[in-house]
Amino acid sequence: MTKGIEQRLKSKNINPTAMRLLVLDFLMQQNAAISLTDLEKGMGPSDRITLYRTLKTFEEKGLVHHIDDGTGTTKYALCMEECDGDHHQDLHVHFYCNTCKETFCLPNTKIPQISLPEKFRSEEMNLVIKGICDRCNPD
Amino acid sequence: MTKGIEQRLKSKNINPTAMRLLVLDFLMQQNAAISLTDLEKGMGPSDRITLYRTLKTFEEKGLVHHIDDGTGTTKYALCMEECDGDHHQDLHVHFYCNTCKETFCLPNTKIPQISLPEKFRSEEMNLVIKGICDRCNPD
DNA sequence: CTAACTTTGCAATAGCATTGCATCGTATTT
DNA sequence: AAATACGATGCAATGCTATTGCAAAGTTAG
Repeated sequence: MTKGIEQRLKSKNINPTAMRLLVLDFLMQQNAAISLTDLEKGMGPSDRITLYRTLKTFEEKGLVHHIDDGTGTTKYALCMEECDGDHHQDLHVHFYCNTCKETFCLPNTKIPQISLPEKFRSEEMNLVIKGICDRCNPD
Repeated sequence: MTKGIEQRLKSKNINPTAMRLLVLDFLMQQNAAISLTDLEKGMGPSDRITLYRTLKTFEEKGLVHHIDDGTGTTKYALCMEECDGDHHQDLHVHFYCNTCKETFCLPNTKIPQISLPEKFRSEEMNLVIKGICDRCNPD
């Protein structure tokens, strides 16, 4: 069971410690992006700072990416497989639901090409759409 | 001189106090979005909280909009004329320069239409592009 | 002139992000 | 197997931004 998780850590060059296995396992169970506080509450008693650093390590190694959804608290979510640490494939759109207050990745919704004014050069893009998510939409 | 500024406040239903005239005047001199701390430093000795509330009032009345550029600190910039407080016309793109660390509005660069997955409904969008701005681009 | 309301300033708080340092565990070397 | 080196963890402490409560000052209306 934990084999797959361990493999996933190793494939990203992350030492598979007990803590990290637990955190990754927890992350894989989420269908929304979570904050550090969510993680802290969701996992048994554990140190907030360690969790913080665990997420940071995961991010450096390309296992998770962080999302600034405009709420003021950073959210984290697992990356697609293609991420390699240096260049996150975070060109997908993020969605914040005004009703349930959850933040989701929309991995299949890409940010379209945008033509910038003269001499501006794009390196990263971050698009957050706010609205009603599929679960909260009564239609 | 201050006539125009005063008019601009009145047209948005904001009482033109001395403080507010100064803040608006300062904002009009900026070509980049500024943080509360920038405003505090840029203006003479003044109370941070008052400035904070001034910006908040301006925002409620549709005179400025805030930008979450991903740096963690909120930036503020003047709105286009069309804003009416309820619905900000903030469908333009914001640009954060990785070199000079400034945040700009790109009022003529609109966010393109994005087709969301089934049952997702969009209400607001926030697109921040990071890269090199025209001034910092050596080309 | 007084009362009502708005604006301002000070104090205080809360929450998140972040770093320093000590401890502990594991892996490596001898 | 013992000593050592390195990475991971946990605790303490700090900084910064955003935000609210309350009292003082200023402004407007009656």
